[in-house]
Amino acid sequence: MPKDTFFNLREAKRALICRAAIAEFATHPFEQASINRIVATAGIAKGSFYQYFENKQDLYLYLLRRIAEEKLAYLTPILRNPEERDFFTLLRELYLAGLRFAVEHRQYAELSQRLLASKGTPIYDQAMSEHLPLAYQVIETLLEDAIRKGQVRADIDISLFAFLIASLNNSVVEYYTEHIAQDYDDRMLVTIDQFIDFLRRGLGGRE
Amino acid sequence: MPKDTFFNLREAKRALICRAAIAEFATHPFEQASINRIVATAGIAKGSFYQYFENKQDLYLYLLRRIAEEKLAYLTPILRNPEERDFFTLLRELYLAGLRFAVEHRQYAELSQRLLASKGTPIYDQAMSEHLPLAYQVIETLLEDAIRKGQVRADIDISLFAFLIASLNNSVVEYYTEHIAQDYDDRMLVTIDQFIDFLRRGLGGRE
DNA sequence: GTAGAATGTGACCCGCCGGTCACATGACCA
DNA sequence: TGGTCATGTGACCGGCGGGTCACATTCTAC
Repeated sequence: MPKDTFFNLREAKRALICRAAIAEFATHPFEQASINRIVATAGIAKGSFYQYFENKQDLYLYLLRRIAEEKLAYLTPILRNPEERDFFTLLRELYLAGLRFAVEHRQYAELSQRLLASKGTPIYDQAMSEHLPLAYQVIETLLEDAIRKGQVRADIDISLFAFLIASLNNSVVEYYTEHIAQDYDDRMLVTIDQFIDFLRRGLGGRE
Repeated sequence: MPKDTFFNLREAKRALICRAAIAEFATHPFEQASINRIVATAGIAKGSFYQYFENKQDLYLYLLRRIAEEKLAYLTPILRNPEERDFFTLLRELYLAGLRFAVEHRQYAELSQRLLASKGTPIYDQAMSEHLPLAYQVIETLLEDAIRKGQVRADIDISLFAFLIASLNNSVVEYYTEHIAQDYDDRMLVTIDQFIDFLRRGLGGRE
């Protein structure tokens, strides 16, 4: 957790530092991200940096927590009253919101991708123990409900398909940003619908 | 390309060096892999290393090429006479062979995963320009054939689903090695069949 | 004003990196 | 025996990393 000194800073300066740090972690994996570059970009002295944060990991985990909060705030409205919508409709909205979040906060998405990509490193384990369980649990719960309602066939392996749905979520983002467009575009809906249609065929129950 | 000196070495020494290098690149991304550690593991002098290879990248791309060759040799028998089998049967065999290759050569798989994970770095672009096009082209060709034969519905976006099939291939390996087992196991078939069944429902044509 | 705490600073420390180079060793041939 | 050419070697170079620390500056309270 950052030190008090950091939270005593004026909002503008804090934002400046966060922006510099996010830019660095969006373009370099944790191990290669350089505090020297961050302080240079932010225009502060290196000594100051260590007045604000314990070390590089402290800063990184703090940023992750902020990003997760922001993304959660983006997604929670969708997760309210899930019983009102079909499972796949809800999933479609989740994918769409996830994709919109990714293109609207490209650096967040790049930073997160780099984290996912660093599986096996200490920082990955540390970060994931904090962030991952929630995501899987949400999906598994939704799946269980959907099976109960007959929207999803009952003979699937829930943990496998929770994994698969999460993977496909990442694939959507990757496919869209690499093959279609870098920012908001109507083709988002087309891309998502192809994935959802595919999932519906593969998972759907009696209809 | 490694220098002549390297190929003049006795087979045993060459293997020793390759083993050390693969172990290093399997546990560290390219940028963080250390030549100092490689030469220490292999028990050679650093100067010798630079008698064999131009630099770190030279070694890395050489290893990738060898791994790709080995994997190709593993997969080509399956790709012979593709017209004799159903698209999904063939895909199942490809996934299975890919998964077997991954568990039988765990370090190769880890090394490759680390490469895939380093999207955006110079070495990634370099390596992928050499290795990736073939893989996608094979899948797209198979998909086109399958559509022609009515085994896959015709209204799909081929490039999207080629991408998806390749992603799922990685997901199979990831799911199996992280949730089921680390080595060869009968549950391999169960895992693969769940993925293939899913793909068949999502992609299958009239039957 | 001025004491004293909070904040700001950048030179500095040590370690590791990729890569080089002057030199040692050994194989082969005359 | 001596010459020469391929191979082996590790100290060394410049650069960059994360992190520290003694000191300078600014803010707060009296």
